[in-house]
Amino acid sequence: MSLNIKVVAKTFEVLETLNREPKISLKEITDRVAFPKPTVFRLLHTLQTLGYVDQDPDAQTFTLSSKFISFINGANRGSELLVLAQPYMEKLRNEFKETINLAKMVDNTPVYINILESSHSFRISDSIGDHASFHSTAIGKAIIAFLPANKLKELLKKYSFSRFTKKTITNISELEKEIAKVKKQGFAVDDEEGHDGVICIGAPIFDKDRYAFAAISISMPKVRAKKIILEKIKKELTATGKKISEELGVKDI
Amino acid sequence: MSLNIKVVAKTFEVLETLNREPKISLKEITDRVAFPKPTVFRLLHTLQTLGYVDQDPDAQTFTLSSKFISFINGANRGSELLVLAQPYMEKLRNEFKETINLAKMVDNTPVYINILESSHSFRISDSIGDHASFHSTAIGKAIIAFLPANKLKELLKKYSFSRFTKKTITNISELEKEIAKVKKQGFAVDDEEGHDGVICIGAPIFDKDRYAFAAISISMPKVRAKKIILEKIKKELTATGKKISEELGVKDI
DNA sequence: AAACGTTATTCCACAATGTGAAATAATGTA
DNA sequence: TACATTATTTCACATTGTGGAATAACGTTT
Repeated sequence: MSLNIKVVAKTFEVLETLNREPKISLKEITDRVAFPKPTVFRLLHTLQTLGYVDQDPDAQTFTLSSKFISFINGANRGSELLVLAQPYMEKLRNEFKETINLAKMVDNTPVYINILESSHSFRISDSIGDHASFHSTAIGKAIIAFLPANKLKELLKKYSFSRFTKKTITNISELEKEIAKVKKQGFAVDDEEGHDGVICIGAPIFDKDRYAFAAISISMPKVRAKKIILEKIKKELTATGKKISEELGVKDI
Repeated sequence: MSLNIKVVAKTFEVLETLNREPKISLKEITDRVAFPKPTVFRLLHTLQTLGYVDQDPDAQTFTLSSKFISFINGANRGSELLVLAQPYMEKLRNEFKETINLAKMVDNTPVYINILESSHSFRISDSIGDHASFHSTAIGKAIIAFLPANKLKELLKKYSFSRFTKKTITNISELEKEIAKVKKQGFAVDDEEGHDGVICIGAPIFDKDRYAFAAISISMPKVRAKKIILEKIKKELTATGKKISEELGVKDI
């Protein structure tokens, strides 16, 4: 009955709206959520008083406050995956000197939860908290290739393909071919599909049911990606994905 | 009257408790917050349903979920300070090849909101979301030295000094002397007070009232900190702090 | 500077929603 | 098997949150 508090759900709807589009007004928020203006007003007022939302006094516009940055701490320390993957990620970075990414499915979208940057001066990297796309990143492909069939289907149904480079996959049939390939190989490749001159290799991390719920990847400029190194990376990344899965409690992968 | 929704405040009390101590049980949370067990139970249940809290089914223990990591996105994009400081931070890192930190006061504690890591292999760095102490970091000192007198007093009243190295400042009178020095210089130094072998320089960022609400700092191994470089860093960091403040709308510093 | 449109804020009567003491179930421990 | 301890459910109650409508505060146009 009253086990789920409705105001709390409303609160987070407002916060998520604010996360999607920072710096919007009360009116704009109200247009996006389903409840009346005074309700949104009250929620924003409360969040502001508590310090979770900042208001630009001139533009009368709202934003998530830096207080949310503090929550990273607890979320990280509580994340078994993140804690467990850390040493593996460090090992990979030290070995290849390139950027290592860890992403996890959050609300049906891969979100970067950790990034160890390349020590090279020429680096390309996303930020923690960023979303990864399924069709243009190795980390995204590594995840969807090992999703339950029905979940994959559902995801692809309402998926829109933005083009980033001329190599970007932009339709379902191509992506499905790619998924089959990833499944067979055990790892995913993004060869200049997200950014020109950048190649990424990604490997899945499995849950108890043997479905991917996360992935690790390495990003590097293509000019540094010699064939022999690339082969080594593919092998080690896949092995690391398996090891992390095992440590998380998945046996015999 | 009902402008501030009480359930929302309670919700965030639970979340903050969970942030401070990840992996605690219903009982433990109830002990730390002021409201009865069924209320906490309901809040946790709701947060779990919404996906903001994860429960370890074995240990019956709760944690903030990775969903909070997504909020970084909106909080960052909405942060004028962060967006504005980014190019300055990049310039400093490119010039000195050392780790550049940006921290902001959140609930009377400096919180790292951005960190650009050194390109050197020997790197020492905190994580975004971490708290910085006032007495053992350059970034913390740079902030407290330029706080309103009454706020500073209040902060120091209930401040506890943990010792990290033999150079750590561990009492108020020493810290007050240090603060006076920082005020005079315009920048702060942490000379192996937080970590042995690590030196940091920090400079304040001011709000419209000319009080510090944030700071930038550079961290480096002492072995790389030649006197001439250090002098250059002090000058440039302080100048950068001023420039960022100006861009934020503070005139004539 | 007046009139208009738009968006933010306040009001308030109402009942739905959240409350929490107490009872019960589930779990772990001796 | 009995005993603690902690998690969950129940339920009668009123506090708390609700939202339509009114008002205020802007911003823009004429």
